Amino acid sequence: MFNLNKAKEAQQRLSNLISLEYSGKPIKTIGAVDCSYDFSRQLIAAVVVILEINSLRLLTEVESQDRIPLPYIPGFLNFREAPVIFKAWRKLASPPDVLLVDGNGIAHPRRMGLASYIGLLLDQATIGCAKSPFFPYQPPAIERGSTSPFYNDRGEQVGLCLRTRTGIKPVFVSPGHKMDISTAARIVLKLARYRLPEPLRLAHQRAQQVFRSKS
DNA sequence: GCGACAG
DNA sequence: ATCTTGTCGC
Repeated sequence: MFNLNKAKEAQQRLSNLISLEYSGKPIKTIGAVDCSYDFSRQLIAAVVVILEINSLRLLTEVESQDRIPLPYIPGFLNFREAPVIFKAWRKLASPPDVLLVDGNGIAHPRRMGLASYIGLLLDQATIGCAKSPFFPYQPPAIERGSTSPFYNDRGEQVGLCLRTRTGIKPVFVSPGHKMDISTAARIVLKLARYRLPEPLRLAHQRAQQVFRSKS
């Protein structure tokens, strides 16, 4: 069964393997992943979508389901959502150049948020784009594109608070794996027409549909 | 001991 | 995450 201390040790050990450098390869395809739940049946679903970076045209979509493996424990979302995400990932013919994840990357108590965990185990460039942070932050200026750095409890910068829409609550961008802070923020801003980047909005919408037989 | 705490 | 449509405001 799940052991909190073992889990912490694993996260800390894995965090040393994270790369904060992007290959520099031009990005042609962008992926996004999100999960949804059916608590009445204890099921979790993961959807991965891949879009063409400029046209935002949907190229691929895969989905998988599983029993919910663990209750939600702050700081351990990776052990809850990664398994079903890996299951869906195996259905992909080819991976995207970069994968967006709904959650944090290195902006995590042990620098091992869901985005970093997924990126590391899949050897995939990932970006964490969270709707709320683990750490305190200073709100960026009100205009779209404004940013403010935020730090973990050790004083290390772990991401950028990014205003993707003027006057709207910012998002919290942090590298997952094979990614750097500024490139991550640049990509998220480029893809954001609304608060969240389009690929994540699509993945979220599709994940929701899984447990809703209607339209 | 108490409150915080991605989704 | 999820329960849930319309409504008010930029």
